[in-house]
Amino acid sequence: MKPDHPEADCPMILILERVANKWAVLVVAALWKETLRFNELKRVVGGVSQKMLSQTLKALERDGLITRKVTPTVPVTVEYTITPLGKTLAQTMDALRIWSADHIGEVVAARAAFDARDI
Amino acid sequence: MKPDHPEADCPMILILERVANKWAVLVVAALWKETLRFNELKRVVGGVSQKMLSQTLKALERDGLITRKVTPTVPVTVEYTITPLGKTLAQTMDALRIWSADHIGEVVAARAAFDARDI
DNA sequence: GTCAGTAAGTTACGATCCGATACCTACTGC
DNA sequence: GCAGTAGGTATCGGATCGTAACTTACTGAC
Repeated sequence: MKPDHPEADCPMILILERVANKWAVLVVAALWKETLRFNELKRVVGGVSQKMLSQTLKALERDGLITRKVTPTVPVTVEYTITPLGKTLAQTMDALRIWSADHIGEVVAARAAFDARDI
Repeated sequence: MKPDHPEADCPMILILERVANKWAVLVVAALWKETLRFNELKRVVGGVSQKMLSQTLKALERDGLITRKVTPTVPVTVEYTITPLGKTLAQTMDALRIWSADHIGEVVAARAAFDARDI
C-alpha cells in the first residue's frame, strides 16, 4: 500500500489487515461468548494449529481486542478475555455469521453452476 | 479443516475462506456503488496487483457475488457488476467499514501501548 | 507500414505465510 | 525418574502473494 495513494491511510485497510483473516474472526467469535484458556480455544475453534492460534492471539491482544491473563497455577493457566472494544467488533462480525447461514445455499449453488459451465 | 470435526461444515468457515481477504472485501465495496471495468477497479481499489485482482474477481464470480460482462469493443472491455446476493454481503461488510472508522483510534492507541510495554 | 498505446489479462519467479510436527519448560502425581 | 499437562516456540516444506515482464488484438499517429 503506497503512502501516495489516497486510499492508503483509509482506516478500513488497517483494520482489514488484521481482521480479514479466518482465525482472528473465529477466535473473536469464540471469546464473545466466554473467557477461554489456550487449549479450550484450540478445541472450540477447531482446525487451528498451536502456532497460528498463538500468533493470532498475540495480534488481537496488541490491537486491544482481547486481554491475556496469566494465573501462576501449576501448570500455568492463561485466560483470554474479550475487551469491550473487541465485543463491539464481535457484534459487527456476527452479522457475517448470520449472512453466512442465510446465504450459504446460494453461494454453493453459484459455485456448482460456475463449475458446470465450461468444463 | 478435517471433515470429522463438528465445525468443519459450519457455513461461516466456507464463507470466511472466500471473504476473509482484504482484496475481496475492497472489490465488493467498490462494486457496491457502481459497475466498474478491470482497470477502473484497479485504480479504485488501490495497491492491488493485476494478478490478485484477476484472481479475486474470478473467485467472486464463481461464488455468484459479481457478474462479468464482456463487450466486444476494441479493445475488449469487461464490466464487473455486483449481484443482488453480492449486494447483501456488501451491506453486511459495510458495517465493518463503519466500525473501522469509529474505532481505528482505539486500535492504534492499543497497538502503541502494547509496543511501549516491554521494549 | 510500423511504432507506440490500450484493455484485460497470464506467466515467471522470488518473498512471505501457513500448517504439521517436533520440541521446550516447569511442575505434579505415581 | 517417568509419563502427563498447559502453554507455548522452532523448524521446514508447500501454498500463496506481489512485482515485473509478456501476450493478444486492435487503433491512431507518423
